[in-house]
Amino acid sequence: MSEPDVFAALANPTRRELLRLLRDGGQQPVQRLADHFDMRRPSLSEHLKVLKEAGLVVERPVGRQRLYALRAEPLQEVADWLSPYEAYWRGRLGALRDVLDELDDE
Amino acid sequence: MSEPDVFAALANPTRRELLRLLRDGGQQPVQRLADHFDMRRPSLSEHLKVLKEAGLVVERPVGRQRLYALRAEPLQEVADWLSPYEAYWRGRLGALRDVLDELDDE
DNA sequence: TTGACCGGTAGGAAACCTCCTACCTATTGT
DNA sequence: ACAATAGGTAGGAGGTTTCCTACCGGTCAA
Repeated sequence: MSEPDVFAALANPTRRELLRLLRDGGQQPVQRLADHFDMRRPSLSEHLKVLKEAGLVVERPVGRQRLYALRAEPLQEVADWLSPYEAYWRGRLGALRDVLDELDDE
Repeated sequence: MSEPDVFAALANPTRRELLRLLRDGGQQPVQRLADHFDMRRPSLSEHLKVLKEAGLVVERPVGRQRLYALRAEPLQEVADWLSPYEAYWRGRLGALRDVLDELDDE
């Protein structure tokens, strides 16, 4: 039994590529997604299951195929997590922090 | 030998918490970081190693301790990856896409 | 109804992750 | 010099991931 962990879902390059395909190509069946990978279809199904459990895709049956579609909302959690760091990598704060630390040393 | 995979480094909650501690508390030695976790120190050392290999922390020896500091730059990669999705979770584009897909079906 | 097709589940191998206990080196204070 | 402290490495147990090959049920077309 797995949890719905967005960060864990994004840790795998194949899953990130699946999300990109759904973003760029809109909803599509498994077979069309599978065309882009050098990987058997059942493995793709498992990756799609992980994405589904993380809430990053939704799936609806259409005839004998299943259309998968991107559901980007959970990515907000990642963006929220990231935002307090943004000031650091955009210079400024990191450098300020270093100065403060140096002062502490004395 | 591991690769420097930022996404994989962020997949673990302990490592995300380490980054937060370094962000909020500035550079600090391992022991001070370890105080926040119910986990043996060697395990923490391994998490710090993963973060270091991902470029997310830097380490410098000071006396018999080692000060770890946040290095946020690699997080830019995550932000860059995320940004094409932002329009989707902020409504609009997802809905537009759905309409286009419906039209395709006909 | 029978066959072809879509895609999921079962079960298993191999690699990898995450934790542990020991143990080691380096530095510091007495 | 010796003990105590900081923190890394080694090796291993147990769980999880990621892939595979079978196999199964549901849908469509002849």
